[in-house]
Amino acid sequence: MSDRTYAAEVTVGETATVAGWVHEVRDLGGIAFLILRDRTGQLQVKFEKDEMDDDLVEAGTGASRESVVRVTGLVEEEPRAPTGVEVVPETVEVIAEADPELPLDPSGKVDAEIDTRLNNRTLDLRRDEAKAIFEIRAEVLRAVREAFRETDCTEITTPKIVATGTEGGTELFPITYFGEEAFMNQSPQLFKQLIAGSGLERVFEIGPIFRAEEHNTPRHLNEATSIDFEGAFCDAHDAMDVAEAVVSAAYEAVVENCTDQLETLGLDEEIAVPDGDFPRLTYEEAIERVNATGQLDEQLVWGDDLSTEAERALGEDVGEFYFITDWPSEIKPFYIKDHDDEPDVSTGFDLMHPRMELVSGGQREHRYDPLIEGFEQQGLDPEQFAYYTEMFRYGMPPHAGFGLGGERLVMTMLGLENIREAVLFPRDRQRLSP
RNA sequence: GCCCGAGUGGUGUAGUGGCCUAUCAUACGACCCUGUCACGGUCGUGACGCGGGUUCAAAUCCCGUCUCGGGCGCCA
Repeated sequence: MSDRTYAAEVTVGETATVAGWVHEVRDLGGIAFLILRDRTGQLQVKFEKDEMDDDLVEAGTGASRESVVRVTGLVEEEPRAPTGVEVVPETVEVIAEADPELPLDPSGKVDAEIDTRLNNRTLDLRRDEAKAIFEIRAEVLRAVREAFRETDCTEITTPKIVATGTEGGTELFPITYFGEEAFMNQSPQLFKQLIAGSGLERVFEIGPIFRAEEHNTPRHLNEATSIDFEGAFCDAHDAMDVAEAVVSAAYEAVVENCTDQLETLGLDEEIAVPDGDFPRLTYEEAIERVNATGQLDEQLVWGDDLSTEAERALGEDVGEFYFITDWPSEIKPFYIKDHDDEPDVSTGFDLMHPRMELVSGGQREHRYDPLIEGFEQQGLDPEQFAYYTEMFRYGMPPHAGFGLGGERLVMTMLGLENIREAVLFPRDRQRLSP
């Protein structure tokens, strides 16, 4: 198939072979048009019935929508054609016929619900809008990788089959590992810390995380893509600098390199690159600001977690990306370091998009004794985490990092209503296939 | 985990007890049409998630079940 030319790249005056899907056949009687679609766009093939072999006409106009066809013919300039050119076919070959009744309409004339779309993802992704999301997602991941490398990070991958969890709260998916109990990893947290303390010092990972929470919302997945950073000799503010740089880089790259996709999604005017300098509110300032909006029935007091309602009120009030820093120690996990002079206040931070939480991070507890105490306070047995805690006995530097939700980044960037739109084959409470 | 809502042709919908042998769009089938670009026109095929109940009468009300969507909690 090396002789194939993309629809958008045919040259007037030359004979070309194009291959793709039958987007539509418009039969006007004496003349018919087949609109062929491939990854680059659409191309019109013309059938003038009086001047062509009946078999050729039948092959072209008789093909059902979404059938795969290969067409060879002369490319002619034609102002009346949608793209200004059209193909006069010499041969038309139906490579793979499609059933006439499609489970969803790839031309986009009739909407389909998210469930129908996900059940028929291949067809769904023949639509430009759906395709654009994943082209943008790929660009986001590329830009994020580049941004991390620019801050001297090494890309790593850590195990997804693990013996213990990371944190108390989140549920784990249990699996059997050669007769032993094991789990799907909910976060690379402990592993990336171990590597921050290794000779690599500054690392990042983009990989799957698994969470067995039975939540049912448009912003949660049971398998998500986590973008993680961990750096030795970093404090919380250094980690926030990296988070800012990475998120900004993703926006810049998409605006720069995905103009067609943004236009397809109707976002070319709407998307704005953040200025890379996000406000950093302390937790205390944040709850005061929420209370000042007057949108909550009950005033928040120090120690409360931010409810979804509070997050929204604050997001609306701030109106841009912002950090919440210095969270109460007791609502942050054990591996987050407290301030030396204020043990009730942690170095934990969240990066918020006005719509939702995007990042969670902090400086880590690198001292052995307080770390062990932290495990015990959270009701965890340090013995079970010996593979982790032991390494803190051999020169663990101060370090900090964060985890960024990859799908949430794409979702908020593109204003998607449902996080499932940002995953090819999402795993949620009810969906295990495809 | 707690709570709410919805399931009608292939797809998306209208329909809150009789007017439903169920609306509309699109798709599908047939025919007509030589410049469509959401092509147009005529005709046609095709559906009330499943099981039980209430009622003279159920797509519509009730119970159960399955499936899906969403809110909260928790989080990325």
